[in-house]
Amino acid sequence: MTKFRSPCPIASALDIVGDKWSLVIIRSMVVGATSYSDFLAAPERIATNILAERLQRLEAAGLIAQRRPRKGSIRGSYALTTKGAGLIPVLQELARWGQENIPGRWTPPLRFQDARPADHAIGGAAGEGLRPAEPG
Amino acid sequence: MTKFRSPCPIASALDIVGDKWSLVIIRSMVVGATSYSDFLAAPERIATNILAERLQRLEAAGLIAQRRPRKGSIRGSYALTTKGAGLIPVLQELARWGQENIPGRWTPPLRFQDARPADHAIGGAAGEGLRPAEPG
DNA sequence: ATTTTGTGCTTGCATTTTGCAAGTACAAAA
DNA sequence: TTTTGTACTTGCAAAATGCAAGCACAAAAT
Repeated sequence: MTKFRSPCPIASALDIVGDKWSLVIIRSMVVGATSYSDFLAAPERIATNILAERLQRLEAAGLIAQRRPRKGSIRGSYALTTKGAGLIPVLQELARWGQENIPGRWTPPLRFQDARPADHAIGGAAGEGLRPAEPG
Repeated sequence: MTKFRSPCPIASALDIVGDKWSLVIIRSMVVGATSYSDFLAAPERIATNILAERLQRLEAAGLIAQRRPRKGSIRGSYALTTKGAGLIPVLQELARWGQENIPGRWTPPLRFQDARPADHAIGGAAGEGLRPAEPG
């Protein structure tokens, strides 16, 4: 289990995903990465040992899940859980801040900007497409 | 200067504030901390060498500024710059996620939940009090 | 059927970051 | 003119990260 520095929700959230790589991995998942090699292909060049360890930790923390492959086939693919997808608004705010305050940053793809937690969590509304914000 | 892992705005934002302590320090400032000893008094118990180094880095990165004391008096106090205050929405999303997903977290004070970047940046609308969101 | 390729890791060791305890500088208060 | 408080610095231990290489195992190629 993670040990928390304090009962502060911010400090505690950072105790779970506040290392150098966790949020970068989750970002990759939001834009479509599902396999080990997908994560390695990201431009930040994470080391293989760290990726493997981080995937384990994120799974243990319940932020991602490995979809077990259909009987007797290849390895599973990774997907965000509801808990993990709940971090999408954090990533979107970080992206906004980065774009506004650091010159030369990429503009994230629309599927990132428009991402909603409910559309990314396993068991979520996959395949429903984007709707306008619900009134009320 | 900070070296960036990639031109991704998320990864780059994390290259600036993605260490274990920077966002915790900024959080303390949002809820009122302005001095070295204020930061040390936070429940997370940051080590003094790390605090000193982090304050320097945050100042060098333009996220905080030391207000020079009135002529010939004590040391200056720290305040968020516009750039630093721009991270407030990131902190608020982290706090929301922490509260929703980690049992037993504190509820942040109202002055944190209602904080707006413009009210915290130096040169911002200090002393104006909270207004409802502007229409349009 | 047996090399070859691709994917998903593990291992060993160097480097960097963080943590802990103690000490220092310097102004204000006693 | 000691004492106190604030703001650090220093030295060393521990943990996290980075790098290069190797390994297992399945699928594809020969």
